[in-house]
Amino acid sequence: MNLETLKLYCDVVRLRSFSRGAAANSVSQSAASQAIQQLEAELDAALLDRSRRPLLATEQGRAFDEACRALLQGFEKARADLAAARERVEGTVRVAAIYSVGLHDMSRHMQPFMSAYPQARVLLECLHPHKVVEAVLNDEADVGILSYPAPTRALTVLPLRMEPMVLVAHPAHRLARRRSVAPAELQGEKFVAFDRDLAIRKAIDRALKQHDVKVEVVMEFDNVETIKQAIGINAGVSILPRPTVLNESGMRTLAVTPLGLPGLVRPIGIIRRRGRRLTPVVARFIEQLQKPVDGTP
Amino acid sequence: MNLETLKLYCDVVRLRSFSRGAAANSVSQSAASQAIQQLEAELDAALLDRSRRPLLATEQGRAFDEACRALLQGFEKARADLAAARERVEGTVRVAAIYSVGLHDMSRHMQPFMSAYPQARVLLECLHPHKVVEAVLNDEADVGILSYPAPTRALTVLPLRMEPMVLVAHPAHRLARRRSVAPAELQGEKFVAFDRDLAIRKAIDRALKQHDVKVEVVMEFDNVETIKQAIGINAGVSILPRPTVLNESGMRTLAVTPLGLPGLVRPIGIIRRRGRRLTPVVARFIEQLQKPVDGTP
DNA sequence: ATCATCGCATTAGACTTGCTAATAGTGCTA
DNA sequence: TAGCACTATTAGCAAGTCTAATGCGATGAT
Repeated sequence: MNLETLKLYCDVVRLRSFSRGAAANSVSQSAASQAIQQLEAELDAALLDRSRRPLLATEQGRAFDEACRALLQGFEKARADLAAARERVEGTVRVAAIYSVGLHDMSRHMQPFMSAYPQARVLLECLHPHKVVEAVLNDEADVGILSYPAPTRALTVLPLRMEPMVLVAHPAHRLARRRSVAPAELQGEKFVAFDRDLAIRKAIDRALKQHDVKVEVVMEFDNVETIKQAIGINAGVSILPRPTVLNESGMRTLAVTPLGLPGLVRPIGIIRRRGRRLTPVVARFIEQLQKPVDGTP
Repeated sequence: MNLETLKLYCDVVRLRSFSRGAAANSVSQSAASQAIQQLEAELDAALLDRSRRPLLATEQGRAFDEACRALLQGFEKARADLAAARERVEGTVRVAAIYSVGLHDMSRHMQPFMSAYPQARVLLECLHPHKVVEAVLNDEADVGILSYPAPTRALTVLPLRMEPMVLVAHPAHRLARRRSVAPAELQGEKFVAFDRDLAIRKAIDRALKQHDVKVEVVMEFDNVETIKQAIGINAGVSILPRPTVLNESGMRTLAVTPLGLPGLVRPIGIIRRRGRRLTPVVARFIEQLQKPVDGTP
């Protein structure tokens, strides 16, 4: 039972002729005759009264004709919706990023991207690191941006940049005026740390341990913003990626000091589902992310 | 684009598996795979995400799936309506009859028919003779019943019976008490006649002329009932088919007398569209009409 | 990390379907 | 009643569709 046959039937009824209906569907009169005989056989119904000229649909035939028109219209609508959806999705990039990258960095990339590709649509969602991975795995995001990206069977990683880590303290803190601070000077310092299950916490702990430095962890948070607030009330110092405190550094609301730990960096990377073909728009977006941006040396 | 493929697609989406979808449609997994690849190619859309197990419909795929379900449901409804209509029509006989037969005769046939076939439906319409022919030609009636039926290219005739014609007069008329009347006795009589374009009028005129009888036509009508009313006010006498005056004869409201005109009869017949196959119910109905009925010798 | 397993894609060949062209049959009209 | 216009039928051919066998990739357990 195919839709072309139904369309043919509707045309034959509408045009009151096999010949004209066949012509309207670019097939021979014979094909039309056979197709509709088969249709009638499958439905076990006499749809057309051929004993009168011009031919006429029977009562059942008229009812079926109306139903067919509705059906064909519905199918065309579905097809059109599909085409519309394709256009929309092709021009869309869904980005999942961790808070600290999304808030500070993405806006700088998005502006030139949007002006370069005005027809494109970027959906940016800021999530916890674990949720970023999940979003990419579940195909809710085309790309994910996060720190300490790890490739797995299902995910590929494109390294984006290394963010140097710096000491962040309240402007009134004793280490605030220093041009640089050695790791050993943090010994016994009150420290606002990341949650223990985050990769950045493990990296910082490892670096401090290498220099035999022990700090006094007074608070633990899962994101940069809250840590900065804690430092703002002088609850302790912390070690954070420099780009995340650029604003506060410029406004002198927080003191930022280089640390003698050259190996301590936060790697930022892009993750994507393995084996996913890149749509053009997603490819351009990734290119944009890999360009250096003014103000981020 | 055929409906089986759409159903297959819906099943694959529903069961989240090509193999199970194929099984549900009694085809091989290979056929399912090929059919849906072709479907995607025709629609130029990625409906399924095969890179994850179990497979999942894409966003577009889900939308199309819903549309397909609606479509398939609509088609099944149309098919069901068709089957229902067939059942209903198969049990229906549409009868068009002239007044004089329909009113007096049909009810006697319909009662035994209805009790023999309780599931059948009889639609009786009483019309002018010309309209009866028209109704059968236009497929508005399955059978037509009328007098002086004439076969044409489009119509076949089944003779039903011959109705003897009798003299009908007001009970007070001078010929009312007679046991029989000879044609010659009608010479110069006031006469209530049928319209000139009716076959029965021509038959009566011909019979009278054969016996060199001339009557004085005082009124002309196109149906028996009106003629009987005219006789009822003693406007004149008339010659009518005996069955049409059975009631009045019994009730003595009109006087009915045999005429010495054995050749003067009104033939009643059934007409049908030539080449129309008989549905069982129509065949049974015609059989019923051909049976003699009590009270109609 | 590696391998076994499950499930989809692909291929080739048999089969079925659907089409065209030619011809026969039928309703309509002058 | 003859001719015309249209549909049904038939045979042969091209194309599509199916199955069985095999290849390939994802998933999960050891």
